Amino acid sequence: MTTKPQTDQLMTIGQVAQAAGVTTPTLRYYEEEGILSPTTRSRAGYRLYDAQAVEQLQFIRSAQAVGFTLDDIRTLLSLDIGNAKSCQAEVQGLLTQRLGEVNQKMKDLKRVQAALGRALDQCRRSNGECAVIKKIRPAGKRRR
Amino acid sequence: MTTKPQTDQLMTIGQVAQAAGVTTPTLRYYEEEGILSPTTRSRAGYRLYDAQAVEQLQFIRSAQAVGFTLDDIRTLLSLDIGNAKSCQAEVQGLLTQRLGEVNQKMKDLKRVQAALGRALDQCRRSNGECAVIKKIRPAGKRRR
DNA sequence: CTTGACCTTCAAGTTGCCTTGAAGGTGTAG
DNA sequence: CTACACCTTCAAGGCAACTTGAAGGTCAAG
Repeated sequence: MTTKPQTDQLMTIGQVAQAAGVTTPTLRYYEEEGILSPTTRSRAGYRLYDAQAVEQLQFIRSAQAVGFTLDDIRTLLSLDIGNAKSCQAEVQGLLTQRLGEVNQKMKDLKRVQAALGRALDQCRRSNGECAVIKKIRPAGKRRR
Repeated sequence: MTTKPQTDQLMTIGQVAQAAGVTTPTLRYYEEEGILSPTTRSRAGYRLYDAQAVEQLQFIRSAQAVGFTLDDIRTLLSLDIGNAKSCQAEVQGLLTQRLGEVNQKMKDLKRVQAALGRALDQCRRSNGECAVIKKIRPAGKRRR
């Protein structure tokens, strides 16, 4: 119960924010929303986070970047972090459903990627003056 | 239900909305925002869209689903419209940059996918008892 | 013991992306 | 003709995810 060796060094909110590339108000907001709470508080009331917090933040930002809401993410974290044994059919079902959503997003992303790729390709092909850049739009059909 | 299935090539706002799975106010909002405008108007002022509008809407929704803002999307869509100097380095650069973002999102998405996959795997492995039953609420609100 | 960069809480403001409501015009069926 | 489901504009409302501001406490350095 005394001070542990270096295993978990705690960081202040500013250090975590810096390390994860977010702002301190955002971290406080996440705590308020039950997304990510500090491991503990200093005697003076400063929030103290362990190193894991940075990784979790990276996960959160990744999930946000691909369109999940904080509400979604709160759920995901409760599944992923609790992991070991929070498993019932209900949880499995939810995980499976979320994976389905991820797969749909994968398709959406590939669609956008393909459209951009086509546009860039055409852009390069017509070096010099460009008469027409085709519409950036789903799978190769039609023109305008 | 006076909806006519296919009035020539042109569709009313309600028909397009139905076909693309969005609401009519959303379509009006997109027009206001310069994202997607009707091809023309009827004598009475009704918005009339061609069939392509549905495809464009699908692209827009895909891009939104993976975290692009309407502002991003407006830019993506505007890369086409016969800007003679469109194909110059400026546009190529932008396309390349956007493709980079897409690639980053791909990584983000895979990260989320991996986390969910691990959780599900663990879930299946430990089938049976559940020490801690987490409260899970049904899928939150989508849309972003 | 003061300075300055941290941290605290609470409240209000902002931005993006729609949604909802009011008031009214349009077009076809009965 | 009347219904009625469409369409129109304009204005306000709403929610998510922050951001900004005020007022003040903490702490290592000089």
